[in-house]
Amino acid sequence: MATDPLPVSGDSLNQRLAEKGLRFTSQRKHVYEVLLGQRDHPSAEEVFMRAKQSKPEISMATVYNTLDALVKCGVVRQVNVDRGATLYCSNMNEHAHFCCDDCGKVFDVNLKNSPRVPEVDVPGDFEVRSIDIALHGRCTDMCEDCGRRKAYT
Amino acid sequence: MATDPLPVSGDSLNQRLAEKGLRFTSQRKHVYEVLLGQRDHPSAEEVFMRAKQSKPEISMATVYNTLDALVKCGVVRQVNVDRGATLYCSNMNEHAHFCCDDCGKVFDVNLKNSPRVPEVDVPGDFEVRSIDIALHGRCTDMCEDCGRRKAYT
DNA sequence: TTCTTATTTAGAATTATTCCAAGTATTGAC
DNA sequence: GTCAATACTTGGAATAATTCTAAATAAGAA
Repeated sequence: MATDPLPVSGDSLNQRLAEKGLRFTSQRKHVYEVLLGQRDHPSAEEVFMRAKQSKPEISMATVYNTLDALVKCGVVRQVNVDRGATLYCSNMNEHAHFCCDDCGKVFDVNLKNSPRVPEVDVPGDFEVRSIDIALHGRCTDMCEDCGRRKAYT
Repeated sequence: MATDPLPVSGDSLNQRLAEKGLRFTSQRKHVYEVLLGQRDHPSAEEVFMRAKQSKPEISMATVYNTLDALVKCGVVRQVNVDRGATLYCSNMNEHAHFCCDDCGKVFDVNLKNSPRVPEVDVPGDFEVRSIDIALHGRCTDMCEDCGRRKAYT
């Protein structure tokens, strides 16, 4: 029962929300569009700033509430890579996250054999709903900030 | 070049720290012992409270500094599962973390085929140093707090 | 349209983490 | 062992991240 990997929009988002007993509001629609508009890994604060550009009345509390709603109805994922703010990812295809410990940037990376529940030795009394895989290390060529190459001693 | 999965102690911790140019202090030794003494997944705050019991002078700033040092020298792992505080894990054997979305508790679970770098489609310009796998869902029998069984609609 | 109830809002409150400056302890050299 | 250099510790202030609150508003069902 995999989540639809394609970006959900309009009516579709409405349905997804409804399935979870959540209402379809202009704020939720807007925040979701903001996330789809730039498919990186923004923090709630960053989402807030982007959302305000075209909807200045939106509040931070609503952004948090909305992100929770979008996560709950499965169109957005939460990404926790370090002690900093939680990030959000609108790519619902199965993938892992690579986090550069130098620059902090997060990239989506594909899995060759995507680890699923059966590959994990889960006791019978755990019910697994999702798996998050985070790789840590450093990026070099792709990330302009990482030319510096911190010493990894 | 896997990290020694056995708890490191005494001289051994000293060496590990020295390898990274970090000093061996009574606080670091103490915090590490505290972590080994109860092998669950405490937050920095929790570590602080436990550490204070036998070393009341220790400060929160030192706990954070020490946890960073222990992570840096590879005897402790950081665990980021949600928006809450970062947790710490002194089990350096390869394993994943199961996080119960009901009660928030974190359990170690073994991996059948531990996903390693080659199993991930990492572009050549990423250098992977570690992989964190977090499972989300709910625990039932094992977790006394979860008898309630929140509705997962 | 009306009712019920979820959602939004601004701002206060909390929680989590980092920063700071001064004192202290560890390490390496002698 | 002593000394110097410097990393570490400390308490508290400062900042960042997230949650809470109470009143106003809007969505969805009837």
